[in-house]
Amino acid sequence: MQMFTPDLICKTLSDATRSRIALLVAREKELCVCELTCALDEVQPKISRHLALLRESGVLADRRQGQWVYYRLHPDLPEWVIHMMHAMLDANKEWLNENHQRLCAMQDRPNRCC
Amino acid sequence: MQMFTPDLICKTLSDATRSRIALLVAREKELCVCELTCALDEVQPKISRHLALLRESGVLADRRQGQWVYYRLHPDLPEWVIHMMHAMLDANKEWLNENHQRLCAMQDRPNRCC
DNA sequence: TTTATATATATGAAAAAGCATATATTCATT
DNA sequence: AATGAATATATGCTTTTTCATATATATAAA
Repeated sequence: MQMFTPDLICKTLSDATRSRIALLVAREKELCVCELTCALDEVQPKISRHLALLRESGVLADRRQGQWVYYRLHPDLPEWVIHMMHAMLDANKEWLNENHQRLCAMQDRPNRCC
Repeated sequence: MQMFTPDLICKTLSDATRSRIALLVAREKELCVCELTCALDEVQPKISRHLALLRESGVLADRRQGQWVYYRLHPDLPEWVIHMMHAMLDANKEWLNENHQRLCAMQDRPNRCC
């Protein structure tokens, strides 16, 4: 897509699954699909579908490393969007808490060695 | 409603009509329905509908004064939402320009005398 | 072949637009 | 004051579009 207007950015984050994913990624810098699937406690195709939407909207960027695909905030994201996401993150730690806990408790997380 | 989670706030602003209204209101402090109808160059029932949604979601508050109904940012809005909206506003002046112009050019705007 | 991830398709639900109409307020007239 | 017209705003209702989920299947790497 690549049109970072307020309505489009908001639309991208207007679903709980997507906003949780985006904020977790903002917090952790980089997460793979299986980590997000675990953190959100959802089936993988559902996570994958929302990741595709976040990717297509330009909010997240992905890279494959071996069998894992890692997602991070897209480097071309405008400053105000990054700023907004961190403000959301800071103000909504509580809301993300369960997801963050599950992520921390996850066994056998892949080693990032890039 | 009154649940100010990231996804719900974003959903409220996920439509161009609504995000334009919200940002114009954030910029001008208070605007009535006819001013917004003019600024957005849309039919009144459409604006009214989106205003109802913004009101029900807790983003805007309204007050009637005579024949006009004025909308403003809701005083109970969490700090991070207000902050986010002003960040959006600052970064998207260009995007709002046409609406702002039309508002400024509007004839016979009601006098706020409260 | 197993693990990780993506995509295709179908389906149901929500949301947006458009149009007509209803309500509320003001103002002019009687 | 009562009546009526004009203005401002809100709300039903219908149609169309968009979105989220589920299920099944495909691809890619180890």
